[in-house]
Amino acid sequence: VGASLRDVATRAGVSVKTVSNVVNGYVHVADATRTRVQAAIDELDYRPNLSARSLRGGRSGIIALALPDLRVPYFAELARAVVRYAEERGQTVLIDQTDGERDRELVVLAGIRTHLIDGLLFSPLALTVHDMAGRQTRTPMVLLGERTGNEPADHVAIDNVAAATAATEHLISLGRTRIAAIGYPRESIEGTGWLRAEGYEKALRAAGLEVVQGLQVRTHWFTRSDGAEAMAELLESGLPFDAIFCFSDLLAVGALRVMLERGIRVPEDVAVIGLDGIEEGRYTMPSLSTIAPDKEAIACTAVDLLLERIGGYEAPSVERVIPHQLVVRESSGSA
Amino acid sequence: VGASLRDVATRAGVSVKTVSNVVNGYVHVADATRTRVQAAIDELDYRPNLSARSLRGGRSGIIALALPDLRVPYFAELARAVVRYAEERGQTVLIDQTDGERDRELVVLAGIRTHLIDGLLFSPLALTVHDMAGRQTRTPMVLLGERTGNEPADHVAIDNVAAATAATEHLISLGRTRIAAIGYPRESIEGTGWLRAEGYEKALRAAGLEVVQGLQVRTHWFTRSDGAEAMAELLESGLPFDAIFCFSDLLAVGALRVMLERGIRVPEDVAVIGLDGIEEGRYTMPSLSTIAPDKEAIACTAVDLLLERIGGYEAPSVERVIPHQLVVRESSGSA
DNA sequence: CTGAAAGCGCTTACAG
DNA sequence: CTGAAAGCGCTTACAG
Repeated sequence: VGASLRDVATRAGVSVKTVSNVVNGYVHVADATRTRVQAAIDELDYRPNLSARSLRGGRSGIIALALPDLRVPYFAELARAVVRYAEERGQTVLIDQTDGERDRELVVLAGIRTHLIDGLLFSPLALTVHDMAGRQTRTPMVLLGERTGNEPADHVAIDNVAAATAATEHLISLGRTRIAAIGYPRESIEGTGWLRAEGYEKALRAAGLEVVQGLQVRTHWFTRSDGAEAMAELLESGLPFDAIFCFSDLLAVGALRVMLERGIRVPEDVAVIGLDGIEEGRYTMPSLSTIAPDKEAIACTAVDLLLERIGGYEAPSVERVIPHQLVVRESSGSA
Repeated sequence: VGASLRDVATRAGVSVKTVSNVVNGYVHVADATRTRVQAAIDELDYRPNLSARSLRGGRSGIIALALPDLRVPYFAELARAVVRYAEERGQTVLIDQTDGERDRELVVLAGIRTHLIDGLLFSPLALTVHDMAGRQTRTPMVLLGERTGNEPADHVAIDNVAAATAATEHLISLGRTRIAAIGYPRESIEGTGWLRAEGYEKALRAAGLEVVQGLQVRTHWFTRSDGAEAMAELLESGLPFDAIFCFSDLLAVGALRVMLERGIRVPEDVAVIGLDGIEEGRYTMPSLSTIAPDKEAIACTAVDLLLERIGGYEAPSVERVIPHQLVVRESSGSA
């Protein structure tokens, strides 16, 4: 068992309040007292009991990060950044995985472990705007990576439509005219998939290119195997195409693999671009062009915003748009 | 602010103790009482305050998972499994990243957030056996992925020597005789790198093959770029080789990329195998053979063991060896 | 600049 | 089977 504030107080010959003042770095403590107390703290190897502090003060210093799956590199990289920056701000991050299942996302939304977490960073996949609006809990929440434009909650994300437009425009700038898209949602729910589809179609129209329905391939998730399946499907359709915009880098990894297996040359025959900017894309063969969201900025902005809310910042829902960047690699390089 | 036990008690017309009994599922509560209390709980949307429970009972239901970096797929996949299984066992996981830096690992070892976490799952990289032995805290701890054979702590890991031997034997079984190894530690600290080196050399000797120092390439970490650099270095050495055992899959990803760039055929010219069994290896070109630890088993075994310790299980340090499996893919397939 | 006291919400012996 | 009371370790007004 560790030492308590009282133990330290006794040893230093001061009151509990004074020890608390020292521990919490208050200014109005005489230097001599501070030194004495600090010595007692060191000798007893005192560590504050966070549960007690949380019970009393209502703050735990813990925030939850709820995301679909850590195995998805984009989320792992994002989680990395969140955990890192939160630590810098003195917060600890607890992870929840929902697998993108609506039921589990609803549980997160309803607020598990309230009283223990100060706030929630949430990257939902299946939740609708209607679900969000029904939220009861008052635990501060910031949404990540969603931006359908009308969530009744704070959110931090890239402009998905603009990002998808940029990806498509890049392929167009290469002179490609039959540009396929992999990652259309299978079900008609809201979400980033539709926003990316919107950006894709917008860019095609702006360039006077036809939007061909057969070149829009649906997938269930954004995984490598989804990408591989979608690619096989696209090839089976027999429709000609000279470029592909994959709604995620992982989809692109799967698609690349299938093309290489079948002797399709990338980028000569087909130029490819993804979206996510994951590290893995630097090492595929060929390396993968992508639209890279500034994940560090997403993480920092979200944590900062959440801490403001936890601190009592009152204002209508806030939206912070994070920049993204076109990264041209071999899969769409000049060939 | 939410309802407290007392609020529920008042509403249900019973004592706080009775509500507590219902909440915690004790048996000796009259059915009528239980029903009444449950109704009050539902009406008030009561949720237990975990901080209070933790302060009083000494248990928080939170365990920490400390690992180097979530961006490394192996750790992300492991974290995924830990978070998932911990949830199944009613525990929440909080993540610490050390970047494999000894100073930060020492902080983890010394016990941050004691009083808040019930136990620690720790995958250290730079810590020595000596560091471990000096640990003061009594928070239960289970080590992951380390197994130098003499930690003064519980650990759960594959048999690294055997895994490396299996990888090397596989290459030997292909008829390869000049087998390089990428991933020798740069500094002479303990750790899995040396265990894998040991397994590699053991297999060579057992097969009567020469252990060639020039074919042992050192790296700083186990990343893709480390693998690429090591590969370039190996090629520059001019030494002939017909196979490579990479101490991690990520190293192999980097090495593969460099070989393909230079027109070296895998597996025809050089057979390659990694170690880690990450998902990414299914999609490289060619797909990557590997030794795959059973990550689910590591996660479950570790969480179970930790919970036993938290529950008061007293015994000398325990070691649980988890199975690994040879997965043959294109990079070492029959060509 | 420092102290004495109340109370955050829960669980746990102790009674009955 | 249920109740009244103490106390986990901390912070926060309130005094002085």
